[in-house]
Amino acid sequence: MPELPEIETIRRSLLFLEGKTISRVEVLRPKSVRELTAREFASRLENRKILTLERRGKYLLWQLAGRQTMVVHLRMTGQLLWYPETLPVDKHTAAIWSFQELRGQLRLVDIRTFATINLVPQGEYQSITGLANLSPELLAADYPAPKFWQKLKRRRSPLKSALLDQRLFAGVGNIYADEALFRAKLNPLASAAELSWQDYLRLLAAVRAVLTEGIENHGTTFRNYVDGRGQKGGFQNKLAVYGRRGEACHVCQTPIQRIVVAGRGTFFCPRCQGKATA
DNA sequence: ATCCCGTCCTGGAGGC
DNA sequence: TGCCTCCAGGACGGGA
Repeated sequence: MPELPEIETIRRSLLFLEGKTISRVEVLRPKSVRELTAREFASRLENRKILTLERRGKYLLWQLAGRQTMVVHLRMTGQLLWYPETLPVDKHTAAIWSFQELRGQLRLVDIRTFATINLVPQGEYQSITGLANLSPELLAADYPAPKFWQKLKRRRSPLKSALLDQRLFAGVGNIYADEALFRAKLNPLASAAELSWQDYLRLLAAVRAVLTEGIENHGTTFRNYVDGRGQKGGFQNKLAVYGRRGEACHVCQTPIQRIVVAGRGTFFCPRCQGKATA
């Protein structure tokens, strides 16, 4: 499940495509391309130069010549991978991009087929609801913390649910949400509405810390995540709670618990993070 | 405005 | 060994 650190790692691993010109696009799974037909998508991309590869939350934004943006979201199992063109095409491949200057191909491979691709005029993201409503970048120095504390306080849902809301915490997903709550010593079921300014600052610092460390460790490979060159991440070895049900908390040795919050598996230390009361 | 739930989808795990 | 069921979950849309 790629989250912000994994998407950022993929972005960095594919920066060599900046300045290259797309020569050919093959869409093997038309449903992955939103708004446009496969044919129209391909024809609009062919002979178009990639200027920059950017990231917003969990979205990859390919800024193209002619003020066009190709927006890719990998959802659960999507992989953007650079392959030798001679390698047989995996049956889960949704799209293939070839380039004028390079041997090899960029392929979107996606077992569960949730990944999406949009091609829109630069800056016109209204049709991509999630991107249009995304919070500012959490790692940006000017993230408006007081404004988002106010937003958080209007919610009656548990903290864990709020952390997964991309309108509040762009790029946070299930793994980093649990890790951040552990570091901030906050219970996943605690009410977002009752979070003090001090608690919120501690949570924000913890979110930023886990995202930054996730990037430094090239992401978390829990299932099938790899970067654009096929490299696995390293942060799975540093997880404090996620996936550690029944194992000892690194701080107090209490067994880590797993509960379900907002339909998501949620791991926490019942001692370090307080009692799990609804 | 917020919240909860169903939906999309396939592979892997666990049960018998 | 093999079949069946269940689960994983990011984000969106609909209904409360």
